[in-house]
Amino acid sequence: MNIKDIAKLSGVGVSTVSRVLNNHPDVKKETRDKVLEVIKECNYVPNNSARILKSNNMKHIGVLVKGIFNPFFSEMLKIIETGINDIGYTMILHHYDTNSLGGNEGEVLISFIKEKRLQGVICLGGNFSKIEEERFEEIEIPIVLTSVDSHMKINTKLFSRVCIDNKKAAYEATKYLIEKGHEHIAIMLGDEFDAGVSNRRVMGYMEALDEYHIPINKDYIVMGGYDFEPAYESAKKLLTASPEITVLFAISDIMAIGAGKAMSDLGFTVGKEISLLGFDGLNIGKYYTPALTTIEQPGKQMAEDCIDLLVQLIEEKEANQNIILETRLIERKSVCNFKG
Amino acid sequence: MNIKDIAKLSGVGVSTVSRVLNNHPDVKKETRDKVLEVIKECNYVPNNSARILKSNNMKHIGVLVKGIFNPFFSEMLKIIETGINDIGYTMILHHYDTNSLGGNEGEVLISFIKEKRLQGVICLGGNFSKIEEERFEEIEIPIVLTSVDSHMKINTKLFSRVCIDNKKAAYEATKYLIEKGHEHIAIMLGDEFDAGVSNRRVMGYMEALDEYHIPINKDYIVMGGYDFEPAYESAKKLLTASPEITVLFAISDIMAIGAGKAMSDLGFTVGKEISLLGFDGLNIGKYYTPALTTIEQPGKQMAEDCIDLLVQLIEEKEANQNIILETRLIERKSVCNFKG
DNA sequence: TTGTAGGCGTTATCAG
DNA sequence: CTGATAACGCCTACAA
Repeated sequence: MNIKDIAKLSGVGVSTVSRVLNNHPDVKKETRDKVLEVIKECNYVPNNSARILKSNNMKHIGVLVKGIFNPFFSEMLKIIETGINDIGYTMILHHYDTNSLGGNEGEVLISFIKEKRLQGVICLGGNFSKIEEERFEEIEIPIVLTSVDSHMKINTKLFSRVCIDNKKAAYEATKYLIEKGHEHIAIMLGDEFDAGVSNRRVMGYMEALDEYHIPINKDYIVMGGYDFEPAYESAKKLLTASPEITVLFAISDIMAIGAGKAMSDLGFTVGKEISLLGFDGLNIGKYYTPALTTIEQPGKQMAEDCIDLLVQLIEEKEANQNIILETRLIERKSVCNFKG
Repeated sequence: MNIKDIAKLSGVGVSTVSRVLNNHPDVKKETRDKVLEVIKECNYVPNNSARILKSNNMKHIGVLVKGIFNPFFSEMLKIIETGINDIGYTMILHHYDTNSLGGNEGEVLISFIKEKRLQGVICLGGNFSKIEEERFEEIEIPIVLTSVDSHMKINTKLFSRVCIDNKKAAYEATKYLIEKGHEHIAIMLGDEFDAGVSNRRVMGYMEALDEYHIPINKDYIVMGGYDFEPAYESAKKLLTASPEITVLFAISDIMAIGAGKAMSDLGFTVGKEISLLGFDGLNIGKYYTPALTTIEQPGKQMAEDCIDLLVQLIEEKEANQNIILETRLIERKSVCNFKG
């Protein structure tokens, strides 16, 4: 069932059908109605591939997500999707995991753009630092990177970025813990190969420690795999091996919750005998017991800024930008003062 | 940069390039290498739309999700994606929310299939009971519905289904609570218009109450909007208005957690002075404090069954089926006996 | 206001 | 083994 069939059935030419389909004004009402009727009767749906193939301004914005199952991304995605629809574009979501390819996110990005004929892209997460400039240059549409590592050499000729200062956020978080009297401060990162975000945050952690002349203990730096289970296991091992630890700074709320369970299982009351600090500001933290103290990333704002910026870029009203947003410490119940 | 350019640059015909692209064996090694080199040099990526337009067995399986942000679906999705890749297909994810259309999921489904030229579809959630048989009949590819309401008139001529018995699960859950000595049992549903799952579960709840001659109190049936915040508000209102309630059965773990917060805020210790029962068996429940007693849906199994069934269907080795899987009560710490 | 025809980038068929 | 060429379904000049 294609446009030709519809044309035949309605007794008109294909272009008329096409015009009806695309809401062109220059079709007589009768003709339009007749065609519409046939379309409905046949449950005809135009073939998208052919459409895209033909015209190349389909008002599609691509969203490339690394690890869609990260709840922080999910929350941002909701806002991004709404935003894209609001400005009259269609969102095309594509997600990938690192293991599904040779860590070459640049290739994924380029394929995505070419395949889908996108007018712009937002990348959520991922590590594009290894992509050669040359490759970026060949991309002719605007790109906005968000939630990527902020230390990456930024070239606003090539792309825009909306992010937080990961190092600073972790630095301030650690400082906060130190000022609460803690000295044995452990940090839980994502995974070893996550060159981006984890790396920046551990730098901030170390800097704060340094500033207060607290020696850095390698044993206090552990990996939690960005999920409940590995975080739980990792925390259990950590706290058993180093019982002097009084606070754990987990680099994501999910890991914090996993680690919190390990703490209770080990007999500690979180927020009283041991402290726990998260990162992200997920909704769940508010409803967790004890309510999770955490570093909030301005997810909503980041999402909105991405859309706003991208539209400006697509309409060529604006040059590439590097937007850095502020994080915020949300004090709830999971961090207490160290009572020496 | 298209296949023609590559052909010209490599000094071969388009068909040869196409053959290289598709790993056809009948190309001389030298030729292949030369073409490959040019492709790499030009960073050429074939146009997917054209590809799809042309051939119509692209080994694409569509996954149509209602509310991708439901964590239970996220967990299933992980497994589905892996499964689809394992059998050599590509997953195309499409999600929608009810508000984005006139509640007409059938149309979404049909458009999705036609646009993407799918070989099979898995629908996660949604309500397809209103879709006319006629429309289903016009679909020529296998469809597997999962996590949909199980009371829907099933026609295995038209589609397959993998689900749980929602009514029975809720019945048994309620019975469990009654046998724990509870009499004032409240239930929190998703939303009023969710004709499917919520509806079936409340039926099970009422049936159990009936069986034990416990009167049904309309005030005990509330809506929690499937999210923390509304569940929290709703629970707070409920427990303030009806303080005699000793247990709340929330129809999703997320709502249970939201409601749990309301309970603590009201001064109750969950699992001691008041009980809380969830539904889904999300990972988070295990790490929640107190560990959440819940009805586990066999998400992994459901996902795997969907894939297995769909492959059989696509390869025409099997007829449509209606698979009903067992739920399981996971007793943790959030439900206690009623001490009259 | 409507119809005809060419082309978008691929793949498949069929000669060579 | 390789190359021309005809589809695939749609959109859009251009012509009527």
